[in-house]
Amino acid sequence: MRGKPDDITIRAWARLMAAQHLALSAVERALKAAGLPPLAWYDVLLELERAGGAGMRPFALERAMLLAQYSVSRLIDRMERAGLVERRDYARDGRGQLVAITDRGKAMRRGMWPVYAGAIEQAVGRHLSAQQAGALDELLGRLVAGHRAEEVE
Amino acid sequence: MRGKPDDITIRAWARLMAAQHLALSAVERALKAAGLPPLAWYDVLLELERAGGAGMRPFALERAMLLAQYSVSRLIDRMERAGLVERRDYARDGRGQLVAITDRGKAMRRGMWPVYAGAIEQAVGRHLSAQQAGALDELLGRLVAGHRAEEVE
DNA sequence: GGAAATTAGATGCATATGCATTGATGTGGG
DNA sequence: CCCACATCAATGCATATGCATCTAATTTCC
Repeated sequence: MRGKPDDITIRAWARLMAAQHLALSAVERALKAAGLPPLAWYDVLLELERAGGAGMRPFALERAMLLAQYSVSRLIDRMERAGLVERRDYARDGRGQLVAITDRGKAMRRGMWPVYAGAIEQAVGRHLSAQQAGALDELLGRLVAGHRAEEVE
Repeated sequence: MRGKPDDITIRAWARLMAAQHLALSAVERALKAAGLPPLAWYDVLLELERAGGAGMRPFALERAMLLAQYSVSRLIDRMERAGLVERRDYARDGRGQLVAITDRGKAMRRGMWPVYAGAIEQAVGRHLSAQQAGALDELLGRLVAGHRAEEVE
């Protein structure tokens, strides 16, 4: 049987929800205000740029970004329409495909970064010392790691 | 000009997004698996129960839950249709209204709690000592407080 | 080698969200 | 008193999301 969380855990949970919500909406707002696409697009562009010229399989993107399959499928749709990524056939598996970043996509990612970075600094950096950021990272890392462990179960 | 975040800040940001996403989806999944409504409904029910019999103004709910106005309006719609809350006229201001929890709503909140609590324990409590939960709460509190401060600006 | 099961990705349909606007009421200044 | 303006809440419309299902290709296992 599952145990019950104690008060401090509940408070930490509530703060986790609130802090992320506030931080994320601040960043999304900043991007929108600058006439840029949503944050998810940045993440895709970054993944694809890291993946190199060959591109990346959609299902890999799915795992990297913690998104649902249909969600990735449609995200790629939109980004392809915007000319930021392109789909290519994947020779070694007829079902599959490769998604690659275009030059426009690279330019977009570069253009988004200053705004994104500034917003992160405002939402997070500004409020924490390096020590504190490190501690936060470490604590959140435990939660993330815990989930990864349960995935296997 | 806004400064740039350092690496550790960026890592903390990324972890904040990931940890919250994982924790929230785990909780939503647990509720759904138990045939219960989404988490937002719980939050509304809790707020309303705290507000007492008189109920609460929608705009107050809006601020308490960090939701958009139209979002609250529709949330109340759905919950009213489900018989968990009711809208009443607010005599002192003809534009306004009061939203109050019904008995069914109270029962629903009570029924949701064990599942919710169990899921919080699994998603957060399980992975942190009380000390760590406290530290996490404190660090996240800084971020939340920071946002509140900027709201005024 | 071939039927059954699995995997990759797309999509129809219902529901939810965001944005802008509306309608209705309330408030403040001249 | 009345007009301009602010506030509360709802809603039309476009877009996004979730769920279930579908098609196509691949793998498994007999």
